[in-house]
Amino acid sequence: MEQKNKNNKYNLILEAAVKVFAANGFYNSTISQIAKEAGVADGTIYLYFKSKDDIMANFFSYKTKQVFDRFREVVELADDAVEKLRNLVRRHLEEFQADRNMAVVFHNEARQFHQGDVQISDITQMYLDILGEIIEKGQEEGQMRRDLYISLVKRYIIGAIDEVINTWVHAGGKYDLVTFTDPLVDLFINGIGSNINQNNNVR
Amino acid sequence: MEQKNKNNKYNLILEAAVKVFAANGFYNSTISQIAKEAGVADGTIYLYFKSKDDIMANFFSYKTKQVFDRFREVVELADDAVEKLRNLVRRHLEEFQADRNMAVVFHNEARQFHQGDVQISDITQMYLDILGEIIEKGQEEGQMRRDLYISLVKRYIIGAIDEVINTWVHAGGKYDLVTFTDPLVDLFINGIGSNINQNNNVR
Amino acid sequence: MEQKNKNNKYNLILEAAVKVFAANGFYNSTISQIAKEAGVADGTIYLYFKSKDDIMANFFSYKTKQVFDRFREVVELADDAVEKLRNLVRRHLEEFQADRNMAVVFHNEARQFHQGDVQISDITQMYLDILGEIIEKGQEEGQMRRDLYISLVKRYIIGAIDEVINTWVHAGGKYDLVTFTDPLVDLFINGIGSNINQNNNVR
Amino acid sequence: MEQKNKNNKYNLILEAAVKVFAANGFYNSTISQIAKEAGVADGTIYLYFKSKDDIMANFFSYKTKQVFDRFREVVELADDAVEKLRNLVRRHLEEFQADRNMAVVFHNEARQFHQGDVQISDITQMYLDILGEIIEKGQEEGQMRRDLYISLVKRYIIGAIDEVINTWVHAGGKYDLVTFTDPLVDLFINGIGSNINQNNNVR
DNA sequence: CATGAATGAGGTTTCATTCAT
DNA sequence: GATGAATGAAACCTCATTCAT
Repeated sequence: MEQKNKNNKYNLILEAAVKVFAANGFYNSTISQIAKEAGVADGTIYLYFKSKDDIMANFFSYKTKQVFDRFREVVELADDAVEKLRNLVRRHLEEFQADRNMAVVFHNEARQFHQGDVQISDITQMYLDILGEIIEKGQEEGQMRRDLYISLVKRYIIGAIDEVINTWVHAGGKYDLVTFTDPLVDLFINGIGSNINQNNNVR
Repeated sequence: MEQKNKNNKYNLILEAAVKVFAANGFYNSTISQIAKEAGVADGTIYLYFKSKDDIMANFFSYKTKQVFDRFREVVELADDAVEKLRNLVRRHLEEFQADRNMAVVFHNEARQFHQGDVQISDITQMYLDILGEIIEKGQEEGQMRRDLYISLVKRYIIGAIDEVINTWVHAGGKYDLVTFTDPLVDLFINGIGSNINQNNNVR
Repeated sequence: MEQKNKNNKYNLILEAAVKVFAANGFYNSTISQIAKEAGVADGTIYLYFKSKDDIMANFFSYKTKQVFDRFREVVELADDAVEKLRNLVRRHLEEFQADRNMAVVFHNEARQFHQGDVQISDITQMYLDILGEIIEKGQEEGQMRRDLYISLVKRYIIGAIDEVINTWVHAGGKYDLVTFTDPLVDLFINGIGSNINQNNNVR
Repeated sequence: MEQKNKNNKYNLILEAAVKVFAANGFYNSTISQIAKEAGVADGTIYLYFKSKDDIMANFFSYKTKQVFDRFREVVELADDAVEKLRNLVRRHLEEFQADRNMAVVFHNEARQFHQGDVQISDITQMYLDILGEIIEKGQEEGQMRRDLYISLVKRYIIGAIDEVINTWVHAGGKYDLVTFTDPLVDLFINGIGSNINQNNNVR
């Protein structure tokens, strides 16, 4: 039960921190604000986290990672590569829409925050790996072109999703994000070109 | 000449600041570090900038903007929409490769930094506008599909480019970024799908 | 007890500040000096006061005001107007003699310091009010002339007392200030003129 | 002519400084503000004054002193002591009314500013001396009481005048100050007591 | 475990003063 | 003499972190 309590307070503080970070950014947030938001004393935070940086590190290690971990589940539910990609994109948009504070912090702070460069790289790497597997499968099964620069394709997909979420975040999260699943996947698969010039645009 | 001198020191400090920001991030950089890097006294910085924030604001207002302003030139050099897009992407990668510190700061800090939200939005908006024009032209001329969700397409393109640069930045800028121009444009135009499933992937 | 502690440190810092201000003047005093004098860390001061200015504001709001508040008590102890005036003057001189640092700061800084002009005006106004009441009573009872320009009389009395204290302060507080009570009141009541020219000096 | 020019600029800067000090107080005024007000470069000020403090010192040494020096003239014009006092008070009010900036600075800063305690003491001492002479003459001639504590009487007069000016300054200098000459002198000579209790109020 | 008062290092910013032009 | 860009010392204030209770 103690463990449970500890866990509860750990999560309580982490959620509070994410909320405060989302509102003010990491560097403009204070331990006092987080403590107040969590309803605990300033000092209590140091019973669960080593430092302010460590809160952020934990956000990436646990909170964010736990979300990303669930991505693989839906990928496995689909049979073909395109559906796997579609499931991945949908789940990604769903999760970020469901926890806007997380989305804000992830988007605003991920590029800033390096602590041994571990946490964020881990998450990104995992994401890249899933994408790599999907693409390879798509190539094997003929759904995807074989002449792809795979590491570029991964970035291309991640970047587009990321920017769509980013726009949504900055718009205040007012519209439905999941709606963009199919249009996005369509762009990934078909691009924006008309059929006519399919075969003559790469020199 | 006075004007020149003034300009020189303004630029001297701005370059120094960008270098320091690129190395440590905005919040972990100090005025003293910037002054040292610029070879001036701390107080001198305040003759050219109102505050530390103002340095960043100027980075976005002048330095970055000046780079982005040059994008339109190359877009106009091309005749058809796909070539315009290709020129835009190439110039984008060229400019960011040519000034890695700028690339780092722009990529790491843009989402953090808001000062009336003006500068960065301005730049992004300008970029979005150029993309919008290119896509519309492509649609008119038949190079691009007419069933596009244009505001999404813009994000899709920006996001992909951004992520490619981001990866390059985090890799230490070691490889040639401009190489990615054609593969990227190919992905934008054709997507990753093989011809077989071109027409049945949107439900 | 917590309240007591808090109060203690608030007063501790306020006393230290008054001492430092008395020695160097407000603008030549530093937070560090005050902290050292109070035996606390610099930062501790900001747990009790919002800013350096706020220390001064509190000096006027609480410390000085509390002294002046006690003036009314002795005024009420006397029956006739002249005795009321005498009690007021005596108490004034007593209080300022008892707390020379307060006297110094009040005399040196009051005219400098404005923060919404509230505190000092309040004190002065209170003093003016008491004087006004005394004079009116004196007129009703026949102890004081009826042809007085009352608002001028108030200034005349305050100014004289103030200057007597000021001289004492600048002399290093070495002599007994309270001694001047009766001579001062005598001057207020009788002026410096001999009886001979009592009635022909105002044209 | 150089000497003339120098003098001109000396006075130009001194006037500008007094204006700026009157508006903001000594410590909240900057050399730049004074330079701007005087229409000269910051550095130029240091050709005429050793330091910021030295400007203030010169204000007391020359500007203020020159005003006070003129007091003696009018004192000598009168024949009897009461008229001398009246002339002194009138001239005092006239001069301060004529140069409100000077009045403001003198009143607000004199108690703050000590530089070897020379200048201000000099002025005050001169004023005290004049008063002393007047009172002694008044006693000799029978216009003033012989049982006066002279050093106290001096303070009593200075303080009252000072406070009347102070009130005028804080009211924005809106009313005519010289009007108070006669009422003030009347108070000095006759006090506020009615004839009835002239001889029994000192124990 | 929890608290929150206290700490003090360190940052930004101001501004009197200097000095090369 | 006059300038004003440059200097850098020094001040105020914040806030992550500690630790006695």
